[in-house]
Parts: sequence; structure tokens; C-alpha cells
Amino acid sequence: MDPRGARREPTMRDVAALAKVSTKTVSRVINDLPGAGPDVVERVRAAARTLGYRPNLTASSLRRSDKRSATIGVLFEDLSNPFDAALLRAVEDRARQTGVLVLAGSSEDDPDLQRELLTSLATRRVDGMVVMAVGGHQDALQQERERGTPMVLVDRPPTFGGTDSVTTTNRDSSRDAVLHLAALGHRRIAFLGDRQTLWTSQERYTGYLEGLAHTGLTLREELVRTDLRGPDAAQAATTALFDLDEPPTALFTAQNLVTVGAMRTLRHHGLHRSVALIGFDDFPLADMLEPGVTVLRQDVPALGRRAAELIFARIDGDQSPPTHAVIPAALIQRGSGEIPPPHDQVGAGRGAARTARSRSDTGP
Amino acid sequence: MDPRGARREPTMRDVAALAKVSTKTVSRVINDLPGAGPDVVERVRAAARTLGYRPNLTASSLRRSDKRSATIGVLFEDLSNPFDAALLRAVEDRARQTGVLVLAGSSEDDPDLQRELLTSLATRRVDGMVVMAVGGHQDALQQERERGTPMVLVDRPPTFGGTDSVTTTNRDSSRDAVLHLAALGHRRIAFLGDRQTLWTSQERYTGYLEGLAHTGLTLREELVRTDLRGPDAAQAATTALFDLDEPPTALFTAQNLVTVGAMRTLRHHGLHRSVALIGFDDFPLADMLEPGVTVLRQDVPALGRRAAELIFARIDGDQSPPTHAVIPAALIQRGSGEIPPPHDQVGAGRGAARTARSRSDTGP
DNA sequence: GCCCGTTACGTCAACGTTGACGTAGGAGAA
DNA sequence: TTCTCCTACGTCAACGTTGACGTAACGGGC
Repeated sequence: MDPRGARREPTMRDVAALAKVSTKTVSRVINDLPGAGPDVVERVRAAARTLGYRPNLTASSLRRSDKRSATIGVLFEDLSNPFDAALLRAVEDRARQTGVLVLAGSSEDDPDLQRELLTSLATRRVDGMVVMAVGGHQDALQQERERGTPMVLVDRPPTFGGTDSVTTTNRDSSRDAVLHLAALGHRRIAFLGDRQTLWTSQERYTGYLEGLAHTGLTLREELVRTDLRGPDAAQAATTALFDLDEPPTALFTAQNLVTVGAMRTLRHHGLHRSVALIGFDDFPLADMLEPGVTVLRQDVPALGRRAAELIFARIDGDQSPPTHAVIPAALIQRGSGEIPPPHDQVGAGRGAARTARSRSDTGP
Repeated sequence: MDPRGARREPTMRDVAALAKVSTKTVSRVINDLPGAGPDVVERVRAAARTLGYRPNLTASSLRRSDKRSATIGVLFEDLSNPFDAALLRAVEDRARQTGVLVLAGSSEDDPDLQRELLTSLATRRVDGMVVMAVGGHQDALQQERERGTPMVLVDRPPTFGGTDSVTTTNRDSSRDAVLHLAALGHRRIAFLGDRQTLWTSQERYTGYLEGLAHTGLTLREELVRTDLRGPDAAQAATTALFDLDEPPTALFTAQNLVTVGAMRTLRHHGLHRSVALIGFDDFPLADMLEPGVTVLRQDVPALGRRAAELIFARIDGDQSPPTHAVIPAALIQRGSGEIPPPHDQVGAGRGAARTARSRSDTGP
């Protein structure tokens, strides 16, 4: 195919020589700048075409005064997670409109890895970054920000000042989920959550507490299981819940993988039609399970779009005070969240208010 | 945060001035090259630290003899598709080991968009590309390849020579699926597939035909529905199948979104326990549906790893003949593919051979 | 003492491109 | 005519870095 190794890419100088003009004139033609006559333009274009010339963006961005690399960095937790993937796609779509490409990386929720990727992006002089911060301290992010790198945090807000963020109504929506369950008469609502170092987990837990408080329910410590990393941990925790003397009649699972684990256990014990479940984060096929899974659905494309808009505004020099956009999540009723508690469990005066399994949508 | 705009990034010259050495010496220290005394090394390191110096990779790769940008391009169809996302992640993991970052883009199966992204990557002088080719002609890819850009195609092989590829056992696995269904006694097995311009779709259809041929079944044109783009088209096609005088007793859905659409229809008509279904591509929660969905599971991490290994070998100058790696897909029996045909439909002498719903795994 | 090799630096130019500025030639106004 | 202005180029240096090469100082062997 390419017998003697990769051949040298043609440069402006090659084009200039062939078209018998100076490199500067080639530069003018390539960049559609004025100052080149029609005949010269045509000669240069022809020369570039025959040589297969393509400008070298790295050289150009080195020299240009604005130093733009037309590249942004995206640093999420795990690009194979559907949530992260959808977010990346939304950012990418917006970036493409401006001719900007995306350097993507997974931080694995590991501070060291995040720091490493951060400097990796920085040495490539990206124009800005969209970051899902790892749990714990955000020193590395703050330092990067203080150097002047445009940055937008998604899913989790900054613990430091002066930086834009886009998040979901974690707390309010979680509270709504609990209120929804309580309105059906549930009194023993369990909380299953991800690592408590994550801001989203904390917020969702706080929303859970608010929900309990609003309906006069008391917090039962044994119904709260946090720091569940992945479906297996969630599965084990759910099993433990049903070994209790007084097991929960409803579950609020505060993260998508946790939801999956809990559902597995419910099915395993044949409880999926009798124990109510509401999960945070929608997932494909949630409507095709029996019962359909009631979820709080985040508007992921909107999150991504907003994050992209913010970062590009900053890159373009927007100096206005930092924005903290909050995108509302919606409660999608599919059945699992509308299961009432067993009759002997219904609290005084709080009858099941809604029709169970009121399928209100067509799918995720 | 940054009152007078982004401040200038410190350069080697700044570090050199502070450490009172030449820029060349700074270069030596930064790159851990010999030729700098211990005291000088320390002085330079200290200076770099106080200034917050970080090397400019674009400048460095411009000057370096190997011209490496330590960046590869990944061009898939849709980064928000779980298959693509998992693939990206696998490539990214391998790339990170070498300090290489990934520029990612979605081609949307649009030749123009693919060409655009291709040149976008080329102007950034990526060291190589991992590409999921769009359907139809591959001129743009071939041209890029002929310029000498290292390239590996994933999921779909090149229509031109001299280029590595990594694919799945599309044909053989599809045939196995049909054989599996036929062994249960099914005689009317429908095929539902994605766009026929895609190589994978063609292969899977060919496998379907081989399966029919191996078992002596005759192809019924009305049971074949192709060019289904997305779940909605699949849903409509499935509905049409069951409006036939002799509807199918089993479905082979040759793409993951098609599987979802078909399942929706089966459920809608209450047929999901009586009509057999095998889908190509696994998906989350396939085991939690009732019945569990029997699928051909591609080994996505293996696909990604292999692709990454190949591209890095080429980047490192490997000149051996092109490799066409084929990663085997596995039939995961979960129930839906083990549903036998109704009694009056069983063909002569071909009784249901296996136990239906022989759950053989724990989940996707 | 001298020569040689080695180490630790420095100098210079170049990678591919563009900003700043210079200049030749022609059109138009005085 | 002569001066001015504009257009269409060209020249030069610089972006931040590194390869090629130069050189001063030192140590060791004779």
C-alpha cells in the first residue's frame, strides 16, 4: 500500500513552489483572505489539489495570535456508561457546528487519573474542558481553572468559585419521588445510593430526607444503604434489606446501576410486583419490564447542549459571572413506582391516591 | 477568577530565564535527557514548578523528527450507542497506557460527515485512526489510507486492500441462531435487519440464508424485512409480519435497535411468550425481561482492544501484511430463543430438541 | 607537559504557519 | 504631470520546541 513508509505530507512551501507564488500567498488563499488575484487563487487551488495539500492545524494554531486549537477536552467518569455516552454525544454535536473536535477521556472517578488526563489535555492546549468532577477534593480542577482554562462542570458542581456548571434537579426530584411513594401509603421507603463522596449521591439522599420530613415519616437508619458501587453491591444491599424484621415496602434507588442491582434482587425473590421501586436515571427498555420501571429521567441531551453552549461562550471570551444551570428531571410513571403497600401496611388516613401502573409514556 | 483574561502560558524561555540556563537545557531536563548536571536539573525543575510550566505538545510534535501528536482519531457511527460507547472505551483504555489521547467523532453513517471528520482529524495530524466505516463506498477512507495514515476498521471490513480490520463472526453466528431455532422445530423464521448498505447487515442476512439452507428450509420473501432504521421502523415491520396469513413462529433480529422494536411489538400483541426471538447484540437488562432475551453477544471489549493493538502496532512502524481479526460472538440463551413453535406447526421429524428457557447465564 | 575523550552545557536553525510590514504597479484625482 | 491611494503580491520573523553541532572545562593516560 505504502511501500517506503508514510510519505511526507505536502506543506505550504510545496504548494507555493508549484504555483510559483510565496507561501504567504498560499496562506491567504487557503484561509480565504483578501489580497490574492483571481488567477493566482486558481493556480494555488489547483496546486494544492494536485499535491493533496491539507493545512497543518497544529502549526497554524502555534503561530496564530488567538492560539486556538479548535479542540476541547471532555473528561467524564466512564465513557461506556450510557449516561456519559449520551452526554458526550450532545457535546460533540454542538462542537461540530463550530468545527471543534473533542478529546475524550474516562476518569474512572480516580483523582490521580483525572489529574493525569487533565495535564494531558493541557499539554495539547485544548481551548476548554467539560468535566465531570471525581468525588472528593477538586484541587486539580481548581488549579487548572485558576490558570485560566475555560471549564464547565457537568453533573456535579464545583466546590470552588468562578466556574460554570450544569446539573440536574437531584434534590427536588428525589424528594418528589419519595412524596410520590408516600402518597400511595408507603411508610417504609428504603434509600439505596452510590458513593457518598459524590455530590449527586448526597443531593439525592438529602432529597430523600426532605421527602420523609415533608410527609412526617421518620428516618429509619436500617433502610438506608449508601456507598454501593455497581449492581452487585446494590444486589447484596437489597437482599439484606429484605432480611430485616420489618422490610421496606418501597425502594428509592438513587443511581442507574443501583437500580439494576435492586431490580435483580426483587425479581430473584419474586418481589417485583409487590414492592414499589423508583430509580434515578432512565435506562433503555425500562418500559418493557414487568412492571415498567418508574424513574426520574434526566434530560441528558439538554445537559450536554447547555454545557457545550457555556464552554463555547467562555472560549469566545464571555466574562459574565459564572452560571449554574439546573436542568429539571421528570418523574416517568411506568408501574413500579405506583405499586401500593400491602393493605396491613397502609398508614392511617393515607390511602393509595393514584392508580397503580398508570402507564403515562411510550418508552425511554 | 481571572481578571484580565487568560494569562500567557509560561514557555521554556521563561523557565530558562528564571533558571539562568538555555532553553535547550530546559528541554533536556523536561525530557529527561542526559547532559544536565544534578544542580542544574534541580534549578530547572524548581523554576518550572514556580512558573507552573507545562510543555506545549503541539509545538514539540511540530519540531520533533517523528512528528507524533500522541493522539489518535476514533470515528464511529454514533458515540451514544452503547455498542459504540463500549468500543470507544476499550480503545481509550489501551491508548492511555501509551499516553495517547483519543479524538472522538460520530459519523452518523453519513458519507459527507465522515469525510469532513476525516479531514478534521487529518489537519490535526493524528497518528492513526480507528474507523467504523459508513455504508456505501469507502473512497474517502481509501484516499486517507493511501496517503499513509495508519488506519484500522472496526465492525466492518474495508472494501479496499492493505488495511487492517476487526470484525465479529456475523455470518456464522447468525447461521447458528437460525440453526438453534430450527432445531426447536421452527419452520417460519423471520429476518429483520438494518440497512442493507451496511456490511454487517448483509453478512447477518447471508448467515440467515445459510441457516435456512442447512436445515432444508425454504426462504419466504415475505418473512424478510430489511433496511429498518431504528426501533420504530422495526416495530412497524414486525406488526406487518403478524398481519400475514402465515405469520412467523420465530424472529431473528439482526441489530440491537431492531431487536428492541420487535420486542415492543411482541409485547404489544401479547406474543412475547409464544413467538421465539433471537437478537444480534446483547443489551443491558436482557436477562431481566420475561422471557429473558436470547442474543448473540459480541465481545465488544475484545473488539476494541484488538483494534487498538493493531493501530498502535502500525503507528510503531509494523509493516506486516494486513490483519483481519474476527472476534467470535456467543449465543446467550435466556429463554426467548428457546420458545418452541406451536404444536400444530412443528415440522415432521424435527421435534423440539432442547429444553426451552434453559437459562445459562447470569446477565448481560 | 600534552593529547584525547567525556561531560555539560550553549548556539543556531528549522518544523509549518501567519502577523507585521514592505513594495511595485496601476488607477484616479489634483 | 505628480501625488496619493489601493491592490496584489513578497519578505521577514516569530510561535515553542528540538536536532545538529559547537565549545569550554575537566579527568586520565602517556
